[in-house]
Amino acid sequence: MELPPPTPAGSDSTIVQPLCAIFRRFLKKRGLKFTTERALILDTVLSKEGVFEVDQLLFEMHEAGHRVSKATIYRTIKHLVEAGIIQEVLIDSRQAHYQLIYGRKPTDHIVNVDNDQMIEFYSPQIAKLIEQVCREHGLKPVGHRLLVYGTGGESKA
Amino acid sequence: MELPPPTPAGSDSTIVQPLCAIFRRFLKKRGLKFTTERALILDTVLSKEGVFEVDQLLFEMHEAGHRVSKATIYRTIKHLVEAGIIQEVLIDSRQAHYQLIYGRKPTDHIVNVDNDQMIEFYSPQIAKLIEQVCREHGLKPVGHRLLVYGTGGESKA
DNA sequence: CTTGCTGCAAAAGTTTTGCACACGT
DNA sequence: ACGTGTGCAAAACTTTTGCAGCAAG
Repeated sequence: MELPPPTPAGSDSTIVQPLCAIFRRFLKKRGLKFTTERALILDTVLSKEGVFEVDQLLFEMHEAGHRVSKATIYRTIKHLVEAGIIQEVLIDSRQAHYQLIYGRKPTDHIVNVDNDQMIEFYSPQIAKLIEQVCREHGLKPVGHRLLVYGTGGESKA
Repeated sequence: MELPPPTPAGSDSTIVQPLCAIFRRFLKKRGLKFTTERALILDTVLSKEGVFEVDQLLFEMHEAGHRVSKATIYRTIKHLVEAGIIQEVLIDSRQAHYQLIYGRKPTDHIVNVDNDQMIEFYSPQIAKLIEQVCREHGLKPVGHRLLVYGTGGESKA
């Protein structure tokens, strides 16, 4: 599945500093270390608007001449999720996909099944209904994943 | 992730015959064959209310003394999806999950993150809004996957 | 210095594929 | 008979893990 990020803004450098600090604080609180590799991975994650995969991070970092191992990326990704900086997105079951969530509105996705392009959207109305349904079933809503499949539209691929 | 199917009805034998015929017709239309193994796999799928994994099918069939290989199950699953009889459900990214959809209302899921129990639900209102959003983005809606995470409730695990 | 981190390579887990033989139509 | 399916084992692929050396606090 191709994942061209149709996200609005470019790399928002105003968020880089805070997130770096936030991640550092998170690590310190757990007695973990803020290493060069972790900083590089966070940088790369921030440069990727939209959804990304571990593969892509690895590739981009190697392109940029940064020697970071797959294992370290996987290990760091877990911490970034724990820290609430990124989130797993369920897109297909053969590979994990992630997206930046810190400082962003929760995002859902529409996939154009004709060309696998993804569109991000956010509907407070849908979110509200989802939370309501969850409560009706006796649970406190803590999040959701929504993927909509669509077809047609202008053939823009 | 544990997947105890909280689906209402028991194995609805009234649907078994039609589905068998439907699958057979689907295969014939494509020049494919309706083999013993495919019939057995369909039977097993129909016996599983709620979400299931390939592992489970394999295990159950072997329990029942049916000698079917993993490879055949994977190959048949693909045809069942193509035939519109089952559907992939996005639950986690390490294993594919499927559910029967033929003759059933589209189903979404709530996961209790405390005990991994799953609740099925269907909200026409949410479905309608989702379709609307899709159209607003210029695409014709053809389906969606929704997974809601909830916590708390009665500790019933 | 102490403790956690990295890279490597091997392991683990799911899904796919090549091939020789078997079966449905 | 023909063309497709099956089982097996190996391959492909993503993710995890063990370990020896390294680096951050």
